[in-house]
Formats: sequence, structure tokens, C-alpha cells
Amino acid sequence: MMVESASETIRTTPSNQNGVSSLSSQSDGGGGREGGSNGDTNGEISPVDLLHLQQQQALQAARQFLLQQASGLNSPSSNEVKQSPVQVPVSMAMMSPQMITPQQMQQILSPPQLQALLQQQQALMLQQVRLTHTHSGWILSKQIGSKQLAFQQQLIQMQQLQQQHILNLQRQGLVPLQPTAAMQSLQQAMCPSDLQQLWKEVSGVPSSEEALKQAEGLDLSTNSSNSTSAFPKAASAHIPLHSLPNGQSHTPKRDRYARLFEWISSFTKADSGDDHAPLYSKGSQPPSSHHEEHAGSHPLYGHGECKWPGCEALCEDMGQFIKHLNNEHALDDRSTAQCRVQMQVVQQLEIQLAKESERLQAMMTHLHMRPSEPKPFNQPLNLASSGSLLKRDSDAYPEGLPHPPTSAATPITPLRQGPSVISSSSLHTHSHSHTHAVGPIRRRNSDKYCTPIASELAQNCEFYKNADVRPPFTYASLIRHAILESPDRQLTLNEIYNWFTRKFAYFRRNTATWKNAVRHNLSLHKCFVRVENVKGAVWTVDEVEYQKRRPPKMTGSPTLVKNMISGLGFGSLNASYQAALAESSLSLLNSPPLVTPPSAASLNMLHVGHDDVSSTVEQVNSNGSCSPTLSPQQYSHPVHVKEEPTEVEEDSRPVSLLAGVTHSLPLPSDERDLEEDLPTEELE
DNA sequence: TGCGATGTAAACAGCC
DNA sequence: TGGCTGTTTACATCGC
Repeated sequence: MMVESASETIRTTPSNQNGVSSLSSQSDGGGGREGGSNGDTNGEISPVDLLHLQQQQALQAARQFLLQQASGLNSPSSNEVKQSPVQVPVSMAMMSPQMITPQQMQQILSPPQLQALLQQQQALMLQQVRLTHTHSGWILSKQIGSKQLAFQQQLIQMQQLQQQHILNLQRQGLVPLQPTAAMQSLQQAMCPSDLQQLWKEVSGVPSSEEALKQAEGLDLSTNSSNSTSAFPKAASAHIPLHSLPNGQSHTPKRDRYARLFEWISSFTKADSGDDHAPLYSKGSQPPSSHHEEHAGSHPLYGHGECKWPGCEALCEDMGQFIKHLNNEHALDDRSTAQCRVQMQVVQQLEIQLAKESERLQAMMTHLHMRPSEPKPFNQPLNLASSGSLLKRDSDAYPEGLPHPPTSAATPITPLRQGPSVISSSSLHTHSHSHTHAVGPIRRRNSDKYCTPIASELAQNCEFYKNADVRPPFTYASLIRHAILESPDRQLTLNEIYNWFTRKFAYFRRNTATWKNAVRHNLSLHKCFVRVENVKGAVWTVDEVEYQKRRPPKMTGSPTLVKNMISGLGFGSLNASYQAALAESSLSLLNSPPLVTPPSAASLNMLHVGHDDVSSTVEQVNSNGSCSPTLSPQQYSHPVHVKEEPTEVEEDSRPVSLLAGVTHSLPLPSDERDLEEDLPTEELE
């Protein structure tokens, strides 16, 4: 909904956001009209100017609301907004007030925003009216009538637009066709007639409706009935006739206030399910009650000011604030009306929040995430897995793309998760975007022990091709995979480059960096063997050397081994892979009496997969003839050009130890499956 | 805390 | 001469 991020906002000068004059000057900037309602004392303010003023105020309120939305729901209080420089979304700030028609405003603002806009307009108007009362003779009563007219016109127009917007949403199925009782009540509560009354009582200025009608020919009652026709009037007729809990005696008018307030309270309780009234932190006492207000803090009091909407009265201490609260915000029409408006704003925000939450849920569901799964935030990171190329989460997903539906993320998660599931902790870590731009962030384990790079790439091939997402594999794994994927199991450096760029959108940028890393890895790791042939120099993979890379420390501790196994998350393996495993000689590992020396193939298997399971897959495939991949021996080219000849000590890993581990771990069947992929060469 | 693995950056040399 | 290729070193970060 937000059109601009906070970083894209511009910061207006304080003089530019503080009220009418600056707005007028803003609006006049293009037209060159000077003076006007610039706050100068020369000249009267015409109704046209006032109407113009209202439009500017609406725009300003919209800007402020958008700003508040951009900065989260805990928006600052109105006075804070006034005191701090206002950050205005660029797109909004660039718009001259005259450029925004009500229809455009409707398009820009969502119904809750429109509602909040209404409230802010009211607050602004309240301040203005107070200003007119304190600055005697500044505005004549006739001008007040004009302003009132403009205000009413705009409120009516805004409300009509909002209702149209709601109806449009209803037609599009975006909001329920049947508004909730709360919404009906709110709509009813904000009908123009109520707003008229609200204006009358809030401003304390007698309504000059007749004069308004004379001047503008506006029949507010007609507008009222039209504008509210979509929502049946019911609320006012259903205000419960209860007395206040404190047994206060009321004049008839006072009684009406009490009933209204009672209705508000009951509405809030019924609708939100909460047991606290909106204006009181704990109790539900009406404003006249003091019992709660000496608790030292008050939600309506902060920074020495009254936080009542539209009120910025300075109160030195809590006592003074309590006095102010009881005097200025006692139970009357104005307070109840403001309460209603505030309630409406909260309600709309809650609705908006619910919608956004639902959208988030749908997005995460679509991305195979589990947003609702409770999980402590300090769980081991499972997305940016070990040895991955992820510098950091934010860097891994620079365009705000979702986490890839990688199965590589899941295996090391202690909680068993299904395939292609990204836990909420992943999201959490994703939200931990670091500010600095360099520095690798790696998570061990996934790449070395759990990441089936072949199946991962097979499953999410299109994802990595199109999304600018860094693959969760090491350069070494990717290089190896690229080489093994080639028909001849050998690639030139340029072909490796091409494979990277072809397979991963991420590697289509920052070429110097990752190419350097590729070269670095090729040179660094003994498993990559440079072979001179007719094509020039090609790179091959010495699988034995590759698998000799440091495996996990799993010596001795069955608990550790079991944890590792349980963390592998076998669900990340696809069905074909599991089937291949089941059919492969690795099934020997599942045989309890594994005491006989494994075959050569089995031995090879035992060295497989500490870096990624793809090697296992490929070797399994080689045995299971699922794909024309080669055994490690076949991978290992006999031509070792590197200066340091690989000391391929014939693998003398004691298989009995593996058997011992197997025996010592009465694993569930699915976890026994996992064990097949475990590196076993250092189980001693 | 130390160590190994990994990523990044950079310098350098050789070759085309 | 510039770019590519390959090697090496240094440093930072992470997980164990």
C-alpha cells in the first residue's frame, strides 16, 4: 500500500509542515499568487480560500497519515508529528494540492486512510477553531460558516469517496460484502449528519446551516441520506440505555452522553473482544472517574502533554493532566465523538492489519513457509547454511525477494520440517539485515552434510535462474557440480563462468567478485585439477580429494551423531532420490548386522556426501543407473597435473566403526535413511 | 579461544 | 597493451 519507503521520503522543513500558511505557500508556489491566506493579517479570508485551505489540510493530513503508516502503527502523536520534521513520501510531496482531486485522493488512500484523514481533518479544524476563539476578531462568524461549510463539504465528499471505495472493494471481493456490525455502526457514526453535529459540538460554534444552505444551496440532509444509504442506520437507535457505572446523575443531555459512551464501550468490547475501553489503560471507567489515573502513567499523557486527539495541552504533572482531562475531556458530545472517531481509526487499522496479515499468510503459504509455526528466534540459522555463499541474508536477497524454496535450508533445523519449507526463524534472520556491505556470513552444515545440491538445483532450477538469489552452496560445490554436470566432466574456466551465469541470476552481476572467487577456489582446493588438453586448460574434479575435505566432527558421541542425523531433515530429499537410496547399496547401512566389509562401491559411498548429497545422488545414480554419472573413481581423472600429487591413501576407514555407530543408534526409519548420507569417514 | 572452512579482495605473473 | 587465467596471500566471518 505504501508507495514510498521511508528512505525515499523527503524531509520538509519545519516551517513547511506546521500549518496553514506553509501549505498555502506550497500550493501557491507554482501559480505565483502571493499573499493569500498566508497568515498575514492583511485581508480577509474568502470562502474560496477557506475551501482551498481545507483541501490543503486534507492533503497535509493524508501526507501525515502516509508518513505515520510508513513508520509503523506506533505513529507519533499529533503533536510529535508537528514538532518533528515531517517526512513526506516523495510521490505525495511532489504533488501540488491542486493536483489532487478527491477521486485521486480516493485512489491514493485506502478506506482506513480516508477514515484517518477524516479524523485528522477534524483535529486540524479543532485547532483552527480554537485559534479563532483565542485570536479575537481574526475570523468573522460568517467566515466560520464558510469554513464550516467547506469542512462539511469535504467531509461529506471524503466519506462518499470512502464508501464508494468500500463498495468497490466489496465488488472486487476484497472486503466482505456484509459489513460487520461494527463497520455499520462506524459508518453510521460518521454519517454527515453526525459530523454536522460533531462539528457543532466540537467547535462550540452554532451551526449556521441555514446560512450555508443559502450560500451554497447545499442540502446536507439530502447528502446525508444519500451518502449513508449503503449502511443502515441502527447504531443510534440501539444505544443502550444504561446508566453509568459510577451512578452519576445526569441531566438529560448528560444522560445522552453517558449512553453514547456506554454504547461506545460496549461496542468496543463486543467488537474487539478486549476488555478494556479504548481510552483507559485498564479499567472501563468513564472519564469522570479518577481511580485509575493516578497510577503514575496514563496512555493519554506523555512528554508533559495531553495526548488526547487534537489536544496538545501542556500539563506539568499527572495531577495537572488529570485536572485537564476531567475539565477538557469530560463526558460530553465532543469527547464521545472524538472517541468514536478514534475508535473508528483503530478499527480501520485493525481491519487493515488483518488484511495485511492475511496477505502475508498467503504469501508465505505460497512460498512454502510456515509463518505460524512457533519457534524461538535463537534457533540455529537454517537458511544461510554452512559454507553457503550467503554473505548475509539481506545481501542474499537484495531485491527483497523471498527466500528461495530451497530444501537446503531445512535439513539442519532441529525441528523436522518438510521439504521446501522455510521456517519462521528464517524469516527472522532475514529481517536482520546488516548495515555494512561486506563480510561473509556462512552457516556450516547444510552444504557439507545436508544440501543435496543436485536435487536442490533440480527442484529450484527456475527459481535460481530467474531470482537474484544467492544459492546456498559453496563455490566449491557449485564448481564441482558444474564440472560433473558437463558431458566430459571437465570444463574450462570460461565454461564454468558460463554455467554460473546460466544457472543463477545472482551470478549475472558482480562478475569480477565471484569470478575471482571461482578462480580462487579452483586454485585453492586440491580437488579441482587442472588438465591440459586440446581445448587448452580444463578443470576436473578429484572426487577423492573433494570428499577428503574436512568432515564434521562426529567422533564418539552418539548424541551428536543423532542430533546431526535428526538435523538433516531428510524431507528435503526428493522422492526419486529417496527411492534411489533405497535401492542403492547404501541400504547396507540400514542392515543391522553391518559387519561385513562393504564392497568397493559401498566404500565409495561411505566417503560421499559430506559436502552435499548430490555426490551421493550421482553415485547412487551411477549404481542405480538412473543417470549416466560416474563413480568417484571415474570422477577422479587419472591425470593429476597439480604439483602436489594427491595422496590417495587407499581408504582404510574402519568400517566396523560405522557399523558400530549404526548399531548404537536405534534410529527411526526416516532417520536411518538419513544416516546413509552421513559422512562416515571420520566416525572413528 | 583456537582452528578450519569459506568468502572476498588484491597483488602478481604468465599467456594470448 | 589489455584482458584472461591462474596462483597466492591477507583478512574477515562463521561454526565447532
